[in-house]
Amino acid sequence: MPKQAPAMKKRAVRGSRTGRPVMALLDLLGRRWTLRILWELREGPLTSRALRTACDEASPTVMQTRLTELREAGLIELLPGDGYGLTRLGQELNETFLPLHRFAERWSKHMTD
Amino acid sequence: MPKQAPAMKKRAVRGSRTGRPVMALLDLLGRRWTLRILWELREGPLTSRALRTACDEASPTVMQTRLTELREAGLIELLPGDGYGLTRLGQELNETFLPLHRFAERWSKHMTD
DNA sequence: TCACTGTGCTACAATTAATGTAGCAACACG
DNA sequence: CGTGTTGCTACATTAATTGTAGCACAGTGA
Repeated sequence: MPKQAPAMKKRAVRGSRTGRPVMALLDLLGRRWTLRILWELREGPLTSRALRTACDEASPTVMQTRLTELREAGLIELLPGDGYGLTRLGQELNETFLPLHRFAERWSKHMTD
Repeated sequence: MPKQAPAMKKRAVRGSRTGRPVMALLDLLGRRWTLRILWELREGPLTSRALRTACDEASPTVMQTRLTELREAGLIELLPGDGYGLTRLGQELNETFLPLHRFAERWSKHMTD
């Protein structure tokens, strides 16, 4: 089953067959730990291990996979001294999710009622 | 390895062990097709089959799983005549993602350069 | 120099999640 | 009655994720 993602070299982005960037983005963000990683980096760079700890000790295998994907997507970068940090583009994306925290509180409240 | 999600009955939300709602939300949204489903419902209700078609013919198994999860999370609901639609809460969440489309365009452009 | 520590990263078997195909019961039409 | 569509499920195959262990490299201090 061939899948393709014209804008990216390898690791075809699932759902990108339509060519619509949103789909590719939604697919990328829909992979396990991806959203969480971006979220945990919101306040500054973290080393890969600190990131793993922050993400409930996610397995290093997926962690590394996600980090590579996010790097290829230009959303994060490896800063030789400080570990992984958001790129400018990644920061922009993260700002989109900022209201998510507030929403989550409201959502949680709605759930417990 | 027992996992728990105090706010929800079954299908414990991964990453919710901290009790922080954002984590639970990020985990829920980080499951395959979840973001996409919410996205596809942005302009109105869709039947389960129409939704499947909209989501690149995702397998009905996951589709149904996600729909159940999202219903339990109070983000979507089954409207007897019109299929699945966003709840008020789901609409709120979706509005959070509205800037995502614009960002995706910028992101895509950044990738192809 | 030599251990010691932390970094980014990988191997690999075991488990879990997703896919693809088929099909069901229920309901609405003709 | 047949035909079509809905929401939903079974089940075997395939892909993704986990958990554990460990590597090579760079720095730090003794």
